[in-house]
Amino acid sequence: MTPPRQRPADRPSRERRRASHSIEAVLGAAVELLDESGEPALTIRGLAGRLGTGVGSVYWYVSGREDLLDRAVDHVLGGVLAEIERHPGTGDPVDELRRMAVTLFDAVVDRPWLGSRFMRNIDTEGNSLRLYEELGRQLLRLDLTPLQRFHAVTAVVGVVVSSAADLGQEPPQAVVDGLVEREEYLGRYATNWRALDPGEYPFLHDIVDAFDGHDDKQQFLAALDLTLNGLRLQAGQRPGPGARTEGP
Amino acid sequence: MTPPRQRPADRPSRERRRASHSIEAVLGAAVELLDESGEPALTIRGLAGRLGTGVGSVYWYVSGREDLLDRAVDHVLGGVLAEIERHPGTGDPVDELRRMAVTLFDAVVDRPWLGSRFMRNIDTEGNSLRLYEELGRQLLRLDLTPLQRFHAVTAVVGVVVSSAADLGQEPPQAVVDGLVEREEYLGRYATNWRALDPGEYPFLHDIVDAFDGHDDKQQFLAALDLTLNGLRLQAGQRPGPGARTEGP
DNA sequence: TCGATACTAGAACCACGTTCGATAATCTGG
DNA sequence: CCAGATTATCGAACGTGGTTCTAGTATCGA
Repeated sequence: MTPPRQRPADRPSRERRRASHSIEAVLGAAVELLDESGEPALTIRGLAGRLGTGVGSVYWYVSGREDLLDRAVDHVLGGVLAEIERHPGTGDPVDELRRMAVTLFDAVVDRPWLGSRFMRNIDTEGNSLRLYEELGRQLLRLDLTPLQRFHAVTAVVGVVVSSAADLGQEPPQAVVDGLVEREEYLGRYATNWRALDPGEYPFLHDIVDAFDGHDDKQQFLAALDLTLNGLRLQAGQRPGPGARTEGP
Repeated sequence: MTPPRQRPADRPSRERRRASHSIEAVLGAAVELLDESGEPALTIRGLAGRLGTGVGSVYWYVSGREDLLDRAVDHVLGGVLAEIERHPGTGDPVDELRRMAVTLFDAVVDRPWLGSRFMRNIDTEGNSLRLYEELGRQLLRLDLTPLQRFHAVTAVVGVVVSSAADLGQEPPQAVVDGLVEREEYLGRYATNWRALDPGEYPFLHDIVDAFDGHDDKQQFLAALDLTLNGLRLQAGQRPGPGARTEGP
């Protein structure tokens, strides 16, 4: 069978003869662009421009924009993985899992463009898959069924992903341009909510003050701990932080 | 101050004189396109074509593609909200919350293009905000601080969002075209995983069988129940399904 | 009847992803 | 050292899509 289309982008892996460019250079520049101005700012032309080359050259190294994005994600995930693997990981499994999830979250805060892509390619070998394995490995030390373990990792990754999806949504252009303070932008939520009829929106009025000074990380940790406490409960452990301590 | 740009799309709300088109017609057609072929299939030109009109007319009703997408989401969310509000909601608060989350999830299964957009616009009045309120209202009946309530709703919404992000990622074109079975496509994960070195990937080998026959809904419910059990624990309630039953 | 408003329509502009063929640099075998 | 093959570079050109603009048509109030 003929392959669907030629992909010269598969292996420029051998020693390059004339390495004026390289896959590393391409990925590096791509990450720079992403870091500077977010996902939509990564265009093939812009990337070629930064590399001082033509668009055709970029296509020699990657098969398209989607591929480029995937590789850029994998590229930075390498660093996260190293960070996670630095520690021994001998403590309580759930605590370890928590630490890893937090590390992952911090990486997404630094690079919101990781968005919800960063755990998408777990079908083939790559840093996403290794990360997934690393997270799950902690669960092997818990008394759970494989299905429960699978669900647990999914759940924990899900907490990070949903936070990432939050962080990843580009703020309005006015905020990026600095015309409007981020504080003011977020404060608008609270202002709008307070203007609503309390009879119709009792919950929003209940939480509006808590929301007004909200902190993304705290929010993430709260969600994570709910899940982890559910997990501890499932594994027959004592609950961790955030659970009610006083007895019945 | 002059407004940033004129937006005639703000209020075609008064009685239209010649309603050959209407905002309802536009949104209806948009939802049709989205349902048929997913988000990328919704183009302004395509939409205009379906409506038998020009692109300019579309821009009369919406201010751009982003706005169109937001309105389409809000449009279908109206149905979900009605579904959720149909029931009385007098039972256990966490059970009610669970029921709502499941309803929301089911809607996303039906329309994967809701993706992770469907809870994005909670700054202004709209069905997203009402949904958010509806979910949170259940928590008013629990003994929690407002901050805890805020975090809890975020967490529950997060579970739905991350599942939605999973469902929303378009399968490869070959699957859409029916050239490759969805079963086979998913089975590839398991096949690849089994080919990995068990020493390096012990976790993947542990769960691969569980993963192979995995069901999206089951997966969602598992994550949801972990979170909800964490919440019950926080509120001083007895745990629900999925928690270990035998006492110490 | 006349102007104003609401709405239709599509040409035109621009940015982008992608393809393609021409070309050059480098390697390999002889 | 010389061909031919391989590896890599480059930008013109194509198609698609979002958005803007301008010209036009219908409907209403006065």
